[in-house]
Amino acid sequence: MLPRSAYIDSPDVVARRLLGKLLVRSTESATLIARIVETEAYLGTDDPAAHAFAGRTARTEVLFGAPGHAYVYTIYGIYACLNVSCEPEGHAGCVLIRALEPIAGLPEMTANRGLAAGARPAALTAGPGRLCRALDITRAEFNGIDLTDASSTLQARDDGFAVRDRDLAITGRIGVNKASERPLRFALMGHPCVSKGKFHKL
DNA sequence: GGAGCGATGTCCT
DNA sequence: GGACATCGCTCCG
Repeated sequence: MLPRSAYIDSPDVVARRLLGKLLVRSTESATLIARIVETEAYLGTDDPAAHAFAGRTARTEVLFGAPGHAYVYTIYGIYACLNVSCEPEGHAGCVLIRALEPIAGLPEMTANRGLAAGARPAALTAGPGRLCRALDITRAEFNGIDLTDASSTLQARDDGFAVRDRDLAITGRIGVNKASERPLRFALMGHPCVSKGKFHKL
């Protein structure tokens, strides 16, 4: 289990730290496991691209709370996106989970995505909307849950997977209109589940 | 393979 | 009323 202390740092630090860690989603019938391979940092009230930029509202309340909690929101009316709150309580930084590598429970993820059996694993969880569908993460059920709680049906764990510095890639944010030039998107270089783009070596 | 576009909930002005 | 941290389908090459 990743302890709460792992989330207390600034979003860019936590975004790098989360690469290579596991997301564990427990359902009634299966345990779905996937490794985090792409993240994006949002810097809170100082970041024009962040939801928290507009201030503390009912919607962004989770972001201002204790670190290590899930912030799930709906985008374009259809898709859910999963973030993890970081920084000390009262500060609104967060990290968006952009892509995962499926490790266990691939049949369930494939079914959740509505894909045919045998679909490419890289297609299951590459993209923030896709990975929420694959892991059955909804705003109604998961917004505000504690990822460090052993009883949570969504947890973050460290299985000892080592990420070398030379495997880290960094680039500007995508899908964002404001402050997109900031180098706040992190990924494992060359990983098949990471969308292609102009990543630089860190 | 890549560009264009529609679907559609929730929040804020 | 408009914007939005997306995706998958279409059409065109």
